[in-house]
Amino acid sequence: MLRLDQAEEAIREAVAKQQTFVVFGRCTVKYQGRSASTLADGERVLIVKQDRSVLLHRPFGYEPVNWQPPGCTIEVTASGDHLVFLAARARPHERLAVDFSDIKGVGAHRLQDEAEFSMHATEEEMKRAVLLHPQLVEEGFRPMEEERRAGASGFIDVFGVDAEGNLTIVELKRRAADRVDVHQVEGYAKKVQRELGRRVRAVIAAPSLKRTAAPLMKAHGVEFRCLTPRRCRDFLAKEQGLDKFS
Amino acid sequence: MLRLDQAEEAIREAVAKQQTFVVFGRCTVKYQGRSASTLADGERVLIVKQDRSVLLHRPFGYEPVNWQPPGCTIEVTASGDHLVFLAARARPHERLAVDFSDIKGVGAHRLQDEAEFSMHATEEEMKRAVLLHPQLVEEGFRPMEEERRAGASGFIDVFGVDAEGNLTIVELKRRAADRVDVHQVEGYAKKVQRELGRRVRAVIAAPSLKRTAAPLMKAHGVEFRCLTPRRCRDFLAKEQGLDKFS
DNA sequence: CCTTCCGTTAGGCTC
DNA sequence: GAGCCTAGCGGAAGG
Repeated sequence: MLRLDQAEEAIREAVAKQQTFVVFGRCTVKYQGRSASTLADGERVLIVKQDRSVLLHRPFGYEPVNWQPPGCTIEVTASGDHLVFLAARARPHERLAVDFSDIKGVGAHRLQDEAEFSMHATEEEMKRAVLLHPQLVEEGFRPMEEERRAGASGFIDVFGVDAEGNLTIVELKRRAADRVDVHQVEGYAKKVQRELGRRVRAVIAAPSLKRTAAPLMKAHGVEFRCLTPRRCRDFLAKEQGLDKFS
Repeated sequence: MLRLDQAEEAIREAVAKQQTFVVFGRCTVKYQGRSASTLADGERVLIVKQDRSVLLHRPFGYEPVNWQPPGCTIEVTASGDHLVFLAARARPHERLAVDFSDIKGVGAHRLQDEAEFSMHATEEEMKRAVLLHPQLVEEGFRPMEEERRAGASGFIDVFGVDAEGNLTIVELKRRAADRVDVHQVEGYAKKVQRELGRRVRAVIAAPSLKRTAAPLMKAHGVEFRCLTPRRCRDFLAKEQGLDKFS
């Protein structure tokens, strides 16, 4: 438990120094902007980052109950025995007000973090793997371009030629393929077929197929190849191993 | 700056007491599960909630760089001059490891928060408003069912009859309607038309129309009505005002 | 359990 | 800047 004037001082200092800070306290919350919300009295954690993004977290749940994206304007006002924290931005016009009646603790630190974040086992990595090791799709497959625009919207993941010389479109998914994916790749295939006047094979390469997608694939002549992010990663690791000796 | 053994003690106590706690510190991070990621050395905030959801935040950006949903298993291990925080869950199998080399601060509090959160100006509220005040769509409009399944996927927001007795489908959007929305409502209209063998009007009620959606609406005979969440809210407020006297 | 859709989606990319 | 797509999307509702 902190005296409100001490908390106010700590928060003002953290804002001035552009530190990342958290406030544990009892509050009510109002938000108005693209939508609008109210939150009655309760104890939460407020987090403010160095880029002035704001998060208000309840003591449960993955998601913040209220927030403000980076770059908002912050204002702190003491009014009697309350401390009001205001985060606003202009476009779109949004306003988040946290009204503290009691503050349990404040922690503030200037954080240094220039490190690179790298995500693996993404669709992007699967694509890299297939381009370097086309046999992951099937023996004799040869990719032609990394990506090919398929009409107004959407891109083809991998476009190439199979062992028999057929044009082949490959759609990669890191998770089980569903009906939407089937429609998508079928649409691409149709478009390219019209453009080039040749038959085009459509292949979905994914770890599995959702139950409801299987009949649709059959109906539209779309083919399925089992390919997991894990297998792609293993092939890429092999590649890196070879790089060491090159 | 905190001695690691003190930090360890504080964290263990917070975990044991099921408090909500934050850790400011220098760390590296690894995640493996549905996807996989690594994050090199830098200073961040770790947040652990009472339901054992875990968030790791960098000092910038709205989103956590890594996380774990509620209910994961937490383990803390001291190894030499490092403190390793581990959050794992079984299904799907996911593992998040935060390896602290330095801890700047720990804050922990048991938070009490049973308050109700209420969100306004949602699509749901617009629907309520239209059902109670159909003139928001147009004079003489009469809704028939709140929702109607439109084939295998998708629901019609409001289905009714206009002043001339025409079947009318209304699609509500709380934000500017785009081309996807036009395709969606047009698909619903076609389906119902086929089913009932009668012409069906398709209407999108939204605050505005994206530039690229306008020609598409004209082409497919979909109509536009300007309707804002704000206006809906005003009508609902009027309703509540009347309720006071009933 | 699976499937579907909404979100103050956020974030990234292209035009 | 507007439009478009993806996500470890999360969350809710329905079957």
